[in-house]
Parts: sequence; structure tokens; C-alpha cells
Amino acid sequence: MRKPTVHDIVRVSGYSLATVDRVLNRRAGVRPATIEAVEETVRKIGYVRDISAANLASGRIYRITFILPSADSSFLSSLRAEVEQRQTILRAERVELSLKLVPQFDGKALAKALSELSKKTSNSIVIVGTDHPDVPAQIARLAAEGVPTLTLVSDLPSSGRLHYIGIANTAAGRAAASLLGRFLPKNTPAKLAVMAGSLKLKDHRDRLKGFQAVLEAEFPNVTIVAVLEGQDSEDTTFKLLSRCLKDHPDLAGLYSLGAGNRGVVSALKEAKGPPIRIVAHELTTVARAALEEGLFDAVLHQSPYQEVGACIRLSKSLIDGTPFDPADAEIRTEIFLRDTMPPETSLGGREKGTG
Amino acid sequence: MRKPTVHDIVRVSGYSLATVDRVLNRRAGVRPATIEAVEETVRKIGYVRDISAANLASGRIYRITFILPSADSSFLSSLRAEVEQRQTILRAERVELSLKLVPQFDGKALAKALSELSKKTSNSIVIVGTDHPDVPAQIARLAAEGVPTLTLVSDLPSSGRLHYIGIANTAAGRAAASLLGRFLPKNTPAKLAVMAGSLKLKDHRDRLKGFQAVLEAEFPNVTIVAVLEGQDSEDTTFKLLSRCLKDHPDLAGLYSLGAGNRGVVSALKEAKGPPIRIVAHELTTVARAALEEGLFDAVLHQSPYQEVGACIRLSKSLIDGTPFDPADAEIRTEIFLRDTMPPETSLGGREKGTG
DNA sequence: CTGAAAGCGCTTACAG
DNA sequence: CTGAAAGCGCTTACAG
Repeated sequence: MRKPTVHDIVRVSGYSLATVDRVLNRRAGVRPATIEAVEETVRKIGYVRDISAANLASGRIYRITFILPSADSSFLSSLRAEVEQRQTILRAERVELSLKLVPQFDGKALAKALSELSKKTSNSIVIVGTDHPDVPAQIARLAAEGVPTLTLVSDLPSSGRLHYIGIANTAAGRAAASLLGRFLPKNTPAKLAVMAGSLKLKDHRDRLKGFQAVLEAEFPNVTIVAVLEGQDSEDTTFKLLSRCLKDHPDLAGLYSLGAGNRGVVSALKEAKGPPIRIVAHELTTVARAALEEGLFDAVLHQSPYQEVGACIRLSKSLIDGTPFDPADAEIRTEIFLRDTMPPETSLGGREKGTG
Repeated sequence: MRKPTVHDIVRVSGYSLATVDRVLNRRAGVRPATIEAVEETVRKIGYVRDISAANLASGRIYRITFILPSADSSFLSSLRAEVEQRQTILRAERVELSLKLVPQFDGKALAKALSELSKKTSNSIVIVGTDHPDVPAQIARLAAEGVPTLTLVSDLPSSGRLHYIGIANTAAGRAAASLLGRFLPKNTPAKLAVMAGSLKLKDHRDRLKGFQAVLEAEFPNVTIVAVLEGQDSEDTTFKLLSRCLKDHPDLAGLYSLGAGNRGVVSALKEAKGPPIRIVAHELTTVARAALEEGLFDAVLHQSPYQEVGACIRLSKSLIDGTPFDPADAEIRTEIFLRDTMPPETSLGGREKGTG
């Protein structure tokens, strides 16, 4: 019961290797009757192509291009480091990762970076979704060339991207509300603030949406008094939150759903107010310290390691035309409490950057 | 800048393909001086072996044997289904998964199943750790043959297994305590019970240990009044918990750390007592319903999909002698609250079984 | 101890 | 529209 090979197709169908190969790879210039005959044989003997042999023969290289924001946040640094780390190991497996950087929140720059790519440079492209009218046009152009684009971390659902790889952000926002709601005293009015990075990002919008939905449905005692956009900048976040803490001295809690942890921590420490309940995102060095000190109550985390791994596996499947389990693209939102932090090394992301 | 191949080694070193291959694969019968010369060349030209070409030439098949408990719990059914699902897809990649079943909690049966394996049948073995004096002996025998054994879900740290794939169970127990502790009224005495499957299992012991540690350190108001072992059986769990609810009518919470959710739910419903706070494990159909009804407060989950995927990737790396990122084996504990359940399909495990 | 040749399962020019 | 031959980067008998 040896696995059937192309030679078996040749033997059974009577056609030559070259013709069989043409049919198998749907290349032009074969009579319909021949195609039918070969395909029938394939079905009959249950042939399935050995992809690594095919790759070896054709000298295929998987060129995967990542376009990531250059911003200096801890999370984005981890993401970039993850890509860089894998470059050398993957070369041995015929996978060539290239990494391009663009300014954060800059859809135009993203579109420009995409415009420089083609099937010559990339067999698959991974971007962090940032809205701009030119982006879908570029994605469509690349798709027409046969190059799929994937969104990572922040989705662009109607852009023509083939897949989104990242956490379920609405569910993450719901989790944040569920935790904050239960951490606050029951049936007592309480004020909450939200610190986002930018509501131009779909992941931030989705988190906010989920957060609001659960609060409204289950915690009518809680009101959101401010939704701030700190631009994922330490400075802006610090200023906005400091202002907010002054305006609402009775603030009971905060959901920090962007990458502004550093600014959040300094604003809180400087304000020296009574402790408030805080749920934040991404277990960066700063967030970890805040959790340990009891400043943060919970941190929702996504693993750059798993995200980049999923991007590569998905890209390879897409390039090979091989089936892919979509569950692999659904990155899990991890919830960390003070008592449940993993050792620094097992974070699944190599920490760098500044906050 | 083409990637160097064996032919380049031949050209530069002056030796033949056969000799180069012998050195590369550390086969016997080569003069030390020759070995040295070839290895020097390898270093000089930066050669790195193309594993898929090697596999093609040698006709290698990755034989991975899973020995899993046959018990009918939802979680174990998912795990088995996960292995079965992948069998056909992986054949095309020269990976042959075989699945053997043994009775749960039966270390002797596990040792016996192991005793039937050898390097002829398996290149890598995955077991759910169950203690028995014969198990380490079998693992050692297989290791001597060059066959690594991995533990999945429940570890056997000093058995000689090469790696553990699963969640950090102590941390999961800590998370459970942290959640339950915060869900209960602050500074008010409260009684808690724990329902385990069997404390013979390391994963259950570890969860209990982490749970106790956090309660002691942070929630001195809480006492554990009972640690029960329901054998992951609906019936036993039902009886033990019903009894416990009668004995402690003021029970405030429960940590169900094994696979006895079905029995837990029926005991609670039958007791008709006041609601208690519950944290359980594994987002099975029963747990999901209990979460939706508000019967359970939180569920800690591990994904069979990710676990089996990690087993296969680790096994392949081990067989190839290729580097492996240990982070891939650290399966994340997911925390689900009522408001954060994913759709049934994206659980990363195909649900079956009875509880 | 070493080497020449054939082959793994596929694809690629090149001829016809 | 179809086929014979060579080759991808390795390994495997078989000879010497």
C-alpha cells in the first residue's frame, strides 16, 4: 500500500510525466479529453501530491513580507523581534521573511509600502490593518497577481484581505467589562474611564464596543465618564489621564485598551489618588510590574509568538493551496492576574521597547 | 548567493557525495582526518542541510504514536478527535499518526501499551502522564532506542519524558483562587470546596496546590472545607458533591478542577441551594451551558487543537534534530466568563462525548 | 575507508 | 498538444 506517485499516474493513464504534471498543475495546452483522463486516474488511484518534492523540484521559495508599524511600543517591538528571530531558522525551510516598517496610524504609508510589492517580491503579505482609501486598492491589485494579503492584530474586514490573524477584540472588551464589573462593589454607582490608543484602529474600536455592551447589559450601576485616545504615546496618555483623574476624583476604574500602559502608570503614580481597579492590555514589562505592585488588576494579553507563527503557517498553506484550519488564526486572549503571571521567559514574545 | 548544497561540499572538500553524506549524518567508517576536513568545509561554506530533500531521498516517515485515555469525558473525546482529524491530512506530509487507547488512571495499562512500542512502530510517543513504576522503565527503554516520549496534559516530570506539552497547572490553580477570591465578598469568612478528578494525576495536584497557595496568601477569610475526588465520573462527582452541599449548607464557592462538570451541574441543580461561585475547567458543552445560565462564574480552558498541534510540531523537530521553541509547548490557559465565550465552532476542539 | 551510480517524487526546459 | 531527459538536494545500496 505504497503512496501513489506521478509515476503511477503515468503507468495507469498512459500519458507522460510532462502531461501528467501539466494536468496536475492546471497548466494550459492540454486537450480537454486528456485532462479528463488524467484526472480520472488521479481520482481512481487516490493520488495526492507530495508538496516538498514539488518544492524541491521547482526551487520554490516562500516569500512572506511583513509590513509592521515602526512605533516603539513594547508590543510592536515584540512583534517585530518575533519576525526577525525567525528569519534565519526559516531560510532552511525555503521561507524568506522580509520585514518593512511604516509609521503607526499611517494608512497612506501602508498603501505606499504595499504599492512597492508584487508577486516578484512576495508570495504572501502580512499587514497590521490601518485604514486608508488606497489600501484596499493595493490589496486588490496584489490579489489579482495571486498574492494574498493577511491582516494581523488589527483587521480591515472589507479591504479584500484574505484572513485576519489575531484575537477576538470584541470578546476581549467584553472580558474586560466582565472583570471590572465584578471587581467593583455590587449595585453601587461607579465611574469608569477608557483609555484607547486611537479609535481609528478597528481592534481598539472593537474592544471598546464589547466593553460598553457588557457594562450596559450587566452592570447598570457603572457609567463610562470618558473615552480618551492617547495615541499609544506615553506623553499624550499621561496628560489625558492626569486631566481625567483631576476631573473625576471619584473615578473607580479604568480600561486601558491600547498600548499606553507606561503613560497610564505614571499618571496614576503622580496623581496619588485612592487605588482604582484597572484592566489593561498586553503583558509588557510595564504591565507586569504594575500587576505585581497591585496597580493593575488584570491584563489581557495576545502572544506575538503565536501570532507570527500563525501568519507563517497560514501563508504557507495559502501558497501551497493546502487546507488550513481557521482555528489556527484565532489567537487566544490570555487573562493574567497578579497570581497567574508566567515567568518572564515564557511570555511567547521577547520583550523589548519602551512601554 | 545560492544556498550551498552537498555538491558544494564535494567540490570544495574533494571528497565524494557518499563520504560527505557519511560525515553529515555521523555514520561510522570514516577516517577522523576526513571527518575533520569535511566538517571544516561545511563550516566554511555555511552549509545547512535541506531536511525535506533528505526526507524525500530516505523515504522517511514520521511515525508518531499517541496513547490516550479511553474515558468518555468531553475533553478527552476532543483530544482523541483532534488526533483522528489530522491523520489523513498529515499523511501527505509523511506524518503517520497512530492512536492507542488505555483506561484512564491506569498506569499499568499505560506501561503495557508502551511496552508494545519500539523504534519500528514509533519515532515519537505522546502519552497522558499516569503514574506507575513501570512507566519510567518503558520510557527509558524507548529513549535508549532513540524514541522520545512526550507527556501531554498531565506531566510525569521524573519519568525521563523529554518534554511536557500542556498548560501551567499550578498557575491555573492560582488563577482560579484569584478569581474566586475576588468574586466573594471581601473580608467576610467564606467556605470553599474543591472537586478534583483524582489526586493521583499531577495536573490535578498542581491545580490544587496553586489554588491553596493563593488562598492562603491573599484570602485568609476563605477556608477550604473539602477536597473531593470524583474520579472524573459523573456519578461519583454527583454523590460526593451532593453530600458536601448537605454538610455545608453555607458553602460559598467551588473549584471544579477535573473533568466532572456534568456531575457538578446535576448536584447543584438537585440541591436547589442558594447560588455559589464556581470556577471550573474545560469549556465543554456542559460548562458552556452552565456559564450561560450563570451557574458557573468562570471556566479555565486548554485547547486540544493547540495541544495536538504542538505535540506534532515538537515530535517532528525532535525526529529531525531541528531546534524547537519551547514556548510552543506552553499551552495557554484561557479564562472564559459568561460574556466572553467564543462561538461553539472556534473552540479549537471538536466537542463530543458526555461531559 | 571511499566512491560512482541510481533513485526519492516532482518540475523544467527543450523537441517534436 | 505531447513526451524524453535532466535536474532539485539529498540518501542508499553496491563495489572496490
